[in-house]
Amino acid sequence: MVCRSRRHQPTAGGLTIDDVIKGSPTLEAVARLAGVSRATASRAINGGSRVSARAQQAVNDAVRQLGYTPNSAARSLVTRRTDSVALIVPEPDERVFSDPFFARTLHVVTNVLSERDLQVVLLIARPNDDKQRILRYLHRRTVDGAIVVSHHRDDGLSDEVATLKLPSTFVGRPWTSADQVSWVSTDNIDGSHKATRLLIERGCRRIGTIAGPADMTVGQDRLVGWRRALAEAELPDDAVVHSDFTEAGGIEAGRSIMRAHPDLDGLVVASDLMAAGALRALAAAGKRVPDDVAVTGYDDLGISEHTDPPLTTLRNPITEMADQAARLLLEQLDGSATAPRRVIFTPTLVRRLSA
Amino acid sequence: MVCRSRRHQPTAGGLTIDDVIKGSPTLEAVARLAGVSRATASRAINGGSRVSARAQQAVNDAVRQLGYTPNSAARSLVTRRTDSVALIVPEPDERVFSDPFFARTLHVVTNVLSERDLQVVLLIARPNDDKQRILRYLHRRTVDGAIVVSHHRDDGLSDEVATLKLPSTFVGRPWTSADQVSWVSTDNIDGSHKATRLLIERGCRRIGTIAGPADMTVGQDRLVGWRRALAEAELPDDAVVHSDFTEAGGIEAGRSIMRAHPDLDGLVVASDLMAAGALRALAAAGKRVPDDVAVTGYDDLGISEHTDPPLTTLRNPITEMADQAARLLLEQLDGSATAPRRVIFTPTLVRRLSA
DNA sequence: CGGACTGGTGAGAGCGCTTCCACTCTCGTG
DNA sequence: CACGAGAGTGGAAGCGCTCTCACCAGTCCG
Repeated sequence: MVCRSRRHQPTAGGLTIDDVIKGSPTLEAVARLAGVSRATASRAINGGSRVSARAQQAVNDAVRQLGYTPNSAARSLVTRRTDSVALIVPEPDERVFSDPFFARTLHVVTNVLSERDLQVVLLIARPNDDKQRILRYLHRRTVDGAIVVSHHRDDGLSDEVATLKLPSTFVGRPWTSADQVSWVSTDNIDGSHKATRLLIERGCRRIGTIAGPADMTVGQDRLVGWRRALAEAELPDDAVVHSDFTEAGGIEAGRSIMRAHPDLDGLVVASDLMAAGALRALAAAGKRVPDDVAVTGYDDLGISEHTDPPLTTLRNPITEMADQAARLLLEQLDGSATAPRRVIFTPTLVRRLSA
Repeated sequence: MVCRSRRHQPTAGGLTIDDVIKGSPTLEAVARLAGVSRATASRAINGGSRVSARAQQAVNDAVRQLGYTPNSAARSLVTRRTDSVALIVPEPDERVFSDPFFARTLHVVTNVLSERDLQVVLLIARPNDDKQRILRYLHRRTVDGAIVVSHHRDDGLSDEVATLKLPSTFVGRPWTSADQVSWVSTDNIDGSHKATRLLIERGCRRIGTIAGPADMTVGQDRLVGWRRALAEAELPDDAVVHSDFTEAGGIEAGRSIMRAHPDLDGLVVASDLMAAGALRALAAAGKRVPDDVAVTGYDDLGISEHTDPPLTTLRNPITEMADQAARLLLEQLDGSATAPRRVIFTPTLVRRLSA
């Protein structure tokens, strides 16, 4: 009883035993120490509109003195915001960590979002095992929004996000619900078309491709661009091998495509990492690049300069894409976005020695 | 009033207009649909002790029918748990994504923790900018615990974690508070000592080292091991260059150490990635490895087999370390850990061609 | 000098959940 | 047959926060 009455006495600066014992200080403690109400303390802490200079100062001091940090669960419960967003990467983690694309994207996204004090949570989901776990995670609304990178046909993400009406941006065109969610992408058909055209103009007549996974739109679109250019030149388009965007996959694919089509004189590869692998396979098979086989990569993220020979490739404006993706998400979080938007960038051809 | 009375009527299966309008269903709605109290519904959902089979079934059905997912903020507020833990990497993100060590660690940690339905949140903190942000994050207790990888001298993490009494494990010996937090590590002094001994036994007499960052215990310890072996053999230990565990850093360091000490016949490098860089620098300088200069790496995470020549290196049991780190954290979360624990693994020498 | 504002404030009502506690029924036992 | 044990249940009290609303000065205008 004594304790109880003491506790509620609003003596400015009067801290009770309770405050000292308790783990982290609450808003209540701050308010009491500052000699104001909880409401005023809350206002002062959250960007003080309608708070007198005196009260503001008192609260600031109390916060500092107690080392107060708001309890985020309590805050989220009422604001229905968590101030964190997920960067979802539905890929096995080996790939995430070997492909510089993800590093760059994470970097840029984190930078843009941290301007608004949003915490980026990286969720790496192995495609099959974790599908349900990720969907549950989103459903629970542990994050205010999501940026999905490297989305696959059956991961269910675009539909889930669309039905949940969760603010989100996809990097790369989603398979489904494409007109209900925002996304950024590059014109992969165009890029691949450019690469193939280059080989044709160079004189190649037997051009194969190492394509990306068939369950990703990037994979599909780059394949379409290659097909289209060959069709326009009335060249055969039967030399296709799908791989997984890794260097190891590229070696394997390079080996198998050369075995199946030994007469190839051009090779359009859907990523630099795979192209680096393919170059190794070609070297091992005794083929000179570009003299025997001309090769193009895709992405231009550093590796392409260090291969032997350096890769002719298509530069995707990854930085701009990631930046745009983050901003599209911000728009939605702000509520300023009216309808889903899409932004499509154009890749540019970078000529080096491989073609 | 009508609405209100209807709302509280415990008619099994009776949903009110409110339920339909509201976004996500609450426990209240589940309870009403199941014809039980909120308390019973909660018990049923959380692993039903003291719940009749009938009630359990009714709640299960209601959950399914409504697509109910508990609101995590509300739950955390009362349980004081968030069911998520942070993997903190105080490194610029370029490094995180180029070093396979992190990929492996993340992979293992995620696997172990997901057995317990813990969500792993990856926090990459650029050392200087984000120091405060990370500390604030931990302070707010947005996570139940943390695993800190690649901790630096001045990042404040070990002290913060110790004073917050936040369950945590460090991978690599922390600089301060080392007896107040749990950590796993390998015996880096021993490993580096072994590498240096090997070179000495091989006949090298002028052995330099490319050391890791001086503000990391790994960097320091591996340097100490090298020094110790040289001292034992009464050889000079003045050829030291510090670098940053990246390949680019290794090239630069290799170049500069050879310039300063052209007579070097052995080089102990504190990581495979740096060693790969050093090999390039040596090749560029016209030195043959191992004939002119014998080289050792450290870590053995894949790259070491693909360098030219393949690296003799020390294998750290990364998988076991990460596994152990996760389990030490689990112990603390369970409350079964009494005192901070440390686990130290022994590195093993892997001989390839570079030494 | 009354009325309409306006800046500043605190009381209090929740947000959706878990959990303590008190209560009601069974049973099995002395 | 009374009684205690134990299983199953619901009422209600919070967790720590935000935010509406009512209120109380002052200030300004007609």
